[in-house]
Amino acid sequence: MPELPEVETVVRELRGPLVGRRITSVSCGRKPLRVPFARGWSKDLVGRCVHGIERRGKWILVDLEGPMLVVHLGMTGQFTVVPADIPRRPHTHIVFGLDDGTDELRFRDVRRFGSVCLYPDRAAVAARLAAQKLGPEPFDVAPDYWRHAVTRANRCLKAILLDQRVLAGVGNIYADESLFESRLHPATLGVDMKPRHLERLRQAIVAVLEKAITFRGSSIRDYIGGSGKKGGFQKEFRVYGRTGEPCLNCGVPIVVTRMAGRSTHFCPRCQKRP
DNA sequence: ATAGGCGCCTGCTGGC
DNA sequence: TGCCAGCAGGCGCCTA
Repeated sequence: MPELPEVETVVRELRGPLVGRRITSVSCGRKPLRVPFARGWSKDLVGRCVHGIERRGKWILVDLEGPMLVVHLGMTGQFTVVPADIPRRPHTHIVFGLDDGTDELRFRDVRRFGSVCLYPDRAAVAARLAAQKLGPEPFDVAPDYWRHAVTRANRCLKAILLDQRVLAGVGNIYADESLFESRLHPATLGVDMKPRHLERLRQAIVAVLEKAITFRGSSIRDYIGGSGKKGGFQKEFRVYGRTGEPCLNCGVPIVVTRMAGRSTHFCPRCQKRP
């Protein structure tokens, strides 16, 4: 679910209510997340103060003045600060009590594809992200890197955009939306990309992600921001989930196919192969 | 190097 | 009305 714009929204909305506050308690549910809780980890968290919260790709990094909490929302993760007297909904797996006990930081995840891990310091987090070869943020991609990363790949653009080693943060929705925006067919091979196509695609990705952030991300079913409110970009989709509906540019019905293992939506008239 | 399939989970929808 | 296959914003592992 949550891709870069959704994770960015969560981070921005958690910053106000979270930074400067102290963790006073941690309680975990019985069912494990994708990564099981480390034994005794709550002992290392209690008493820590939240110094900052940032995003890297689809990862949330909570700086606890040294140690860092690294959170991934998977498909259905929710990370919110709420008054402690609001009942905990089912599938709430971790609850962090905050200073005087009036508020709680809650991690909820229906499908449990998400993860919450504690790292001893920033260097350990950097090593973890480097180990999985997490690529650059889409907003500051060096032109040489971009050209090389795309044109060296003998695979389709859809697969390239979903690969977190190429760009960090793009997922299924924004891959489809960016490809439509750049008028490129998702099956176009990276090796076939000309300089003008590369630049068009890069700019489209940035534009789509920035617009989605201003709408606070896309809520299809589970996603909510850090404040608990839904996003609004789902109303702005040009192709994603619009199968059979007319292309907003040319009127031809949007089609869906399977590519790189994911549903892939595009306009068969507007998106030609180079 | 890349594609494709599966598994991890739960909930919802559409078709019969 | 009821049941069940299929599908869903992700990712990592395996095989060919």
